[in-house]
Amino acid sequence: MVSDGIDRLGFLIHDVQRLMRKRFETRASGLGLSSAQWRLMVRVAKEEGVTQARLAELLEIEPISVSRLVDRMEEGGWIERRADAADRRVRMIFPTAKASAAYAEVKSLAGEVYEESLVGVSPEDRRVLIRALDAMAQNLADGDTSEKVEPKKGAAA
Amino acid sequence: MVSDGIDRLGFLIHDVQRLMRKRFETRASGLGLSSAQWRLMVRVAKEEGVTQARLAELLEIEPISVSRLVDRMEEGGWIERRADAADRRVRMIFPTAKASAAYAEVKSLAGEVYEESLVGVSPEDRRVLIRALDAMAQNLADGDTSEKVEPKKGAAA
DNA sequence: TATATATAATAAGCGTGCTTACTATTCAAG
DNA sequence: CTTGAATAGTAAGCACGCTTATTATATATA
Repeated sequence: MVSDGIDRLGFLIHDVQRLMRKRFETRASGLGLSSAQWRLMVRVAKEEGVTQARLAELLEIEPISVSRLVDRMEEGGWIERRADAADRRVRMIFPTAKASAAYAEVKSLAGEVYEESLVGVSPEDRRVLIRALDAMAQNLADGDTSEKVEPKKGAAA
Repeated sequence: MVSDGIDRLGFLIHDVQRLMRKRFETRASGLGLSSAQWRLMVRVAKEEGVTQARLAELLEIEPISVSRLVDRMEEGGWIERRADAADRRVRMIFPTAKASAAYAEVKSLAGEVYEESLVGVSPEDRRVLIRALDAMAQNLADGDTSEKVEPKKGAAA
């Protein structure tokens, strides 16, 4: 079972993700943009005026995580919060001019990191890789059947 | 170039890593063992008495990160620090009986998560996946040749 | 011996995720 | 209108990574 290396899958994924993030952030450090902030920026660029709650859904992180991420990005001048006239609970998120200006640059920068990581991997293997990762993401998102499906409310525990 | 999906590579890796870690930690939550702690435990099991500095090398994290991880694992009763008679600077790390007892169980638990994530992926594609991830980890670890970019004031801020 | 450098571990404080708990607001029922 | 549930966002505090700086010890060298 050592030959297929499946037993190292978790470690491998972990390492690749960490190294890729690290390299991206080294490159983007001149801009002061982290990879988490970049992920959020991509969503905001595609859907200007999106609410924080919707961002939490899209990014699959908790609303509080969005809240604090948006705090720092607002401080950094990447996005701005605007009130919604119709619903005073919500904050709509818009990219700033600075964000729009940097978008293409950061995107190509991310592309460079992807290419560098894939040196020596054939086009065919790249397709298999993406397909396999897609399947894994799907499997892991779906098979969330272990527990915690029903959000119980008022009741105890 | 949308067809190959390379432009989603970073997001995919990120998602898979996050979902895999989440699922593992849900399963292992009964034991009170996080995935970071599990990674460290594997190393300690293979090399009892390893120093913290060596663990930092092996895990490719900073010594301070090891220090705090070891703090919590010591509190959790997974490992113990012992002084080295020859060099009073070092702390040698040993697994406790509790760790040794749980090792096989957690390992098979991790294996289950890997298998679940790979449902529908053919044996051949799994081999390609592992090979590609290995190559990526290698590329990202090696080509660490880029210098840090100076923070620009003009475009940013 | 005395000093300088290197190494092992830790401290302080930050970023990004989490859980739990809270406020403000909206909406549904009465 | 009043009450109660749901929703949007935030606060507090923890885990685990980081950078930078400090302490203790070991080792090399003048």
